[in-house]
Order: sequence, then C-alpha cells, then structure tokens
Amino acid sequence: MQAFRSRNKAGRATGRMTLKDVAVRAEVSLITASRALRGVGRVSPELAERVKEAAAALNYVPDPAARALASSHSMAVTVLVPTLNNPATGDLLEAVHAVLQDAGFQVLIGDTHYSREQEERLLRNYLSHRPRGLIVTGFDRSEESRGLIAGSGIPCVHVLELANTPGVYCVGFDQAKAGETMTRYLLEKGHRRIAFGAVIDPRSMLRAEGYRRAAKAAGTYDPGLEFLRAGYASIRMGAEIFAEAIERRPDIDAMFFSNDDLAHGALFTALRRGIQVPEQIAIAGFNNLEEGAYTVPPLTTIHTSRAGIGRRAAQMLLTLMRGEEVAEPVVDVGYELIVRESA
Amino acid sequence: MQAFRSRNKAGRATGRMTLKDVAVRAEVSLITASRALRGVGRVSPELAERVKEAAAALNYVPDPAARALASSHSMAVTVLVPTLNNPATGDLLEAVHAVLQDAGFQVLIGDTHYSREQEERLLRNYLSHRPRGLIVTGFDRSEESRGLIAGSGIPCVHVLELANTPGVYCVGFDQAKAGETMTRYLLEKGHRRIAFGAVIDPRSMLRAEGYRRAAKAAGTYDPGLEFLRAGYASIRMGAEIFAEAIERRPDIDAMFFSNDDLAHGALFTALRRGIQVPEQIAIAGFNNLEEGAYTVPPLTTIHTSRAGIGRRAAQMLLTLMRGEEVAEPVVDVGYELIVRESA
DNA sequence: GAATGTGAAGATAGCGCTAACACGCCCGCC
DNA sequence: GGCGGGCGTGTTAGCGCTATCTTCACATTC
Repeated sequence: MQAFRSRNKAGRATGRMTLKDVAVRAEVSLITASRALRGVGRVSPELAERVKEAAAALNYVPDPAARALASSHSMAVTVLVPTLNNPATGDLLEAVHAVLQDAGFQVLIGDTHYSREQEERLLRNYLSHRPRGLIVTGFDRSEESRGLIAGSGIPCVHVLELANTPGVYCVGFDQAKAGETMTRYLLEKGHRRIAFGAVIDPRSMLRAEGYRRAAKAAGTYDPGLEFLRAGYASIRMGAEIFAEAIERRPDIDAMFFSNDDLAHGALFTALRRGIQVPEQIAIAGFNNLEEGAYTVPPLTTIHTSRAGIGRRAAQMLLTLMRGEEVAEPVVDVGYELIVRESA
Repeated sequence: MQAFRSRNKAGRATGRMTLKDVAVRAEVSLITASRALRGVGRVSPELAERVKEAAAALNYVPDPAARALASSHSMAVTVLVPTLNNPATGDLLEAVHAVLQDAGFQVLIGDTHYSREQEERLLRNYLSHRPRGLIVTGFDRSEESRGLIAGSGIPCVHVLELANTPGVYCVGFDQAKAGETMTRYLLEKGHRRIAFGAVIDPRSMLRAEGYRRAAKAAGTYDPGLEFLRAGYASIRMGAEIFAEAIERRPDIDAMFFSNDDLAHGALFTALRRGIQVPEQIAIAGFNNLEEGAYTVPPLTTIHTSRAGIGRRAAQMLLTLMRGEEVAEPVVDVGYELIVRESA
C-alpha cells in the first residue's frame, strides 16, 4: 500500500517490493533472503525468521518471471483439455485445479477443441513457458506433439485413457471395456438390435470398439446400427441422431450412446413422440451426469469418476514434479454400470 | 530439434535458442533482432527480413519469463470466474479464450468458487504475474479485492453484470431487469402466486430483486414464496427446491427459477409426479441452456448470450490493453424472453 | 558549409531472482 | 597443532530479454 523504494539510476523499476528490500530490512544478504523464503539450503532459524518477518512486513510477493528466468522453470502446470464446454471437463478441471492450486502451482488451461493441430500449437506455446508439469487428455495426438512432450523432459500425466507403455503415466479407465460392459448388459437384457450413437472423438471411438467387441461376440453386430457424427456432443445432436436412427432402422430395440448428453436428447425425443422407453426401445448413456438420475425414465449409464481422475492425476503429477518415483504409473479408477429404468 | 549452442562459462544455460542465437545468425545486434521480431522501433526491411528468417530457421521461441522481467509486463490475461462447473461459464470462457488466444495472449483461468476470500487470494496470486489484463465476474467482491484491481493499474473488464461507475468497464446485461421481465410475463399470463427459486449467488440475487420489483408492483409479493438455498445450482437442487415449494405452498401457480438447471430439476419432478406444467403450475428458468428446448414441456426462459459477452469483453480488453479509448465502456448485450410451453 | 535534424543501428545497463562457487568458522580427528 | 570437513553465509555472475542512451551516416536547412 505504501513504502516507496529508492530507485536505480535507470529508473526502470516496477514499484513493487523486491527481494532486495526484504534482505535490507532483515539485514541479511540477498541470497540468504532467497533461501530463507524458499526454504532451501541451510539458513539458521533466527535469520530465517527475520527474513520472513521482513517479507511479511513489506508485503513482499516474489516475481514469478524473475524466478522462472533465474531458475529456468516456473511454478506453472499446463492442462490440455479437448473442450471447456462440457460438464465432464468441468469436473475434471475443478479437481485438478484444486489440488495443484493448493500445492502452490499455477494452472494454465488450454482448450484443444478436439483438434490435433490445435493441440500441437498449444503445446508449442505453453511449453515455451517452461511449465513444471503437464496434464494432457488421452493418447490421440500427432507425432509432433508426442515429440514435443517427450523432448521437453517435463513430467506428463495422461488422463481419461489408459496405456501400458513404459514411462507413460496415466489415470483413467478402460473406455473400450466400459463400452463393452454396457453393450453386454443390453445383450443380457435380451436386446438384439442394439444401435450405437456417438459423435466422433477419441474416447467415443474407444467405447465404440467395446460396443463392437460385445456385439460381435454375441453375433449381433451390424455396421448399419452405428450412427456416428462429427461435431460436439449435445442434447440437440442426440435428438437428431436418435431421430435418424429410428427412422432408418425401425427395428432397433436398444440404443447405446457414447455420452449422456446424446442419450438425454434421445430420451426427450422418445418422450415427445410417445415412444416407450425401455419397452419399445431401451436407451443407455455414458458418464452418469447428474441429470440422468432425474430424466423420465431415469437413465441407465456408466458412471465415471471425472473428479477422481482429476485428483489422482494432479497428485501423481505432484509426485513426479518432486522427482519422486510413482508407485503406480497406470491408475485405473474403474467405472460402474448404473442400472436405472431406461434400460 | 537439434542445433546445440555454445554455452557460457557458468553452464547455466537452458538449451534452447535465444535471441542471441538469432542475432548471430542474422548478423545483427541483439537489440535489432529484438526490435525486428517485435515489430517495434525502426528496423530496415532487409534486416527485419533477415532476422525473421534466422528466427524461423532456428525455431526460435521467445522466453516469456525473460520478456516479462525485462519489460515488466507479460502476455497473460487473467480471467476470474465463480465456477468452472457450469455450462454458462464454459460458453463464456470458450469465447474469451478464443479471442485472446488469437491475439497472442495467454489466458489464466481462476476459479473463485463464489467466494470473496478465494477471489482475493487468487487476485493477489495472479496479479503477482503482472498480467496485461483482467476479466472478472460481476461486482460483488471484497473491498480489498477492489483495491487490488484498482491499484494494479491493469485494465479490467467486468462481465455478466452492468454498472454505471465512471472508469469501470463492463459487458453484460441488466440481471435485475431480466428477472423483472420474466416475472412480469408470468403475471401477464394471469399467475398470481409466483414462487421464486434460486441458489444464493450474486447474479441470482439480482434476478431476485427484479422478481420482487415486479411482484410488488403487481401487489402479489409474498416473501413466503421465495425459496433460496446455499450451494451450487444443479438439477438435484432444483428438484429439491421444487418439492419443498409445492409442499409448503400448494397454492403456487407458477415458479420462476433463477437458473435453467434448477428449472429442469423442477420439470423432471413435475413430470414424475404427474403435475401438469403449465396447467397446474407454470415453470420458468433463466439462461436458455440448450436442453431447455427439448424438455417436456419445453422451458420458458431468458436467453442470455454468454458467448457474446465473452467475445465482447475480450475485445474490449484488447482495446484497453492497446491503450486505446473504449467507445462504449458499458456494453449491454441484452437478453431475450424465450416463451415455450412450460409457462 | 557549418549547424541541425532524422532515422537506423548498436552498446550498455539493468529487470528480480537463483545457481555456483567462495569464504570464514567451529568441530573433531590423528 | 594442523587439517579436512561440514555448515552457515556472502559474492559473483548470469538467466534472456528490453529500455534507454549513444553513435553514426546521411539528408536538410539557412
């Protein structure tokens, strides 16, 4: 608020308190002040105390840019997500943010819009800030991006998907197996003509794989039952996909959507058109968004723990950034089949 | 990818290309390279060209930390939102992000969790990074926070709400008036016992004001018809509020929720319990989230342009950061009453 | 034709901080 | 009694870039 500082000849000062002001007030050298505040190296308790008092009195806040420049690494962590416009992403980010923020890190969020090119661009840009850590979504990316990540030497945790490559850290669950689980459930319930609806994105395509696996194993697989679209998952998109599906294939007796949003759209459409769910056609989703418990009928879906993934990933990254060993480089948080009335 | 650099005695180099490497390759001085790449000052076209070529050849990326340190400002913009877990926030952030990213800025997103203390903490933290600009949500904040913003001298744009204080820049709409518009509409439709449901947060409270204004003007105001809760807006919360409302006040003939999520919860509950909407009770929401067009019955709501607000705010901030005059410091993007079948 | 002005380029000095090394000092050891 | 060896502290030299001042060539003015 007050407390002016005497300024150097050049007059290029920024006006705020610097470490030097703290050092002067505490009557120690610059480096001792630095060490005391960072808690590194050996500083006697008395001096450390004096420095901290001085810093508090002067309301000193370290300059992250100077810190980054001198130490050649920042306190920033970059998180790359495929979209910001999605409740699942929101859950994940909230959790990541909370954990990293508490640990004193700055979280930089990048939105790739499900584009490899955009991801590469963002990676290049964010990496120039020398973040201390990296969290990226899944494994679908350009070779260039992969190279940038590996070449940066920055600890990186992959979220949502799982991989068994040595040296790769990830927190997620088996998307394909989850898709398979749901399809199997529908098969067990006696459904034979199970359609699959999705927007084309990496996770959805993994779920599609699971769907195909189960359908093929049951001998019911029919490519004509797959309804895939480009674009973003939304209620509207789900309504459209569902309308198209029942028109083109009136024989469908169940439909599995790779995403709750899509399933909600289908549910609304069914309700409006008087199509009985699940009697005429069963509907299932994926993610277990909150509203699924309230729709009419409530939605059968796969529960995924976005917040849990975010938390675990952030914690794993913290460990990696400390330079410690990670006991479990691949964390499978699992998923859960939530059976409600829609299927 | 390759190209090692000879290193200084201290051996403290970071391994990446520096401006010096570019200058050497282009056979110009350091400062000329700097000027050429930044496009400031006077550099002859030939030299500028040579520098740019050298930079491209070396795959040079400027170090933001060094830049920030030397020039005492960064290329970062801080955006503070009350929650990440909300489709409306997602829309806004996407738009802000897109505009600022294109202009070469780094977007730092902070999540205040609707807490003044948290906002203050974040402000202190983010301000230490010397961001070039600031976007904050609304006007409800601590005196300390206000002081931090004003004292920082950093251009700041407020979003979602409007204010007429000189020197304050904002992009939003009149939340109270929007609440009033909806309430008036319900009154016009002949409803007399209009309940109001909301979670307690600044914007909702402004909408509540509008609700009260209209109800009082019509002589129908009854404090017992307000159902406010602490917490986050959600479908579940809406279902709970609605259940409580109709139990405590079975005479309610309409209910206006400050938020579409809440209204959806109410709609689902009504559907499940066989309550006719709008015949027995009309339901209205706020925000015009996508799904409102698909619910049964479709939701009457207030359309707000989150993406538009984000875009305009980012553009205004860009202007301010260039040091230019802003023609219109208060941008009212308005809102629109969307009449559907629920009311 | 000397004084003045006008770019274009460079030299220099930091921005605020930390890494690396240097220096005392006290301890214990043979 | 001398000597290695921690340990606490300080000195120095940057990190990679930009602000500021200077220089210098060349054009302009009376």
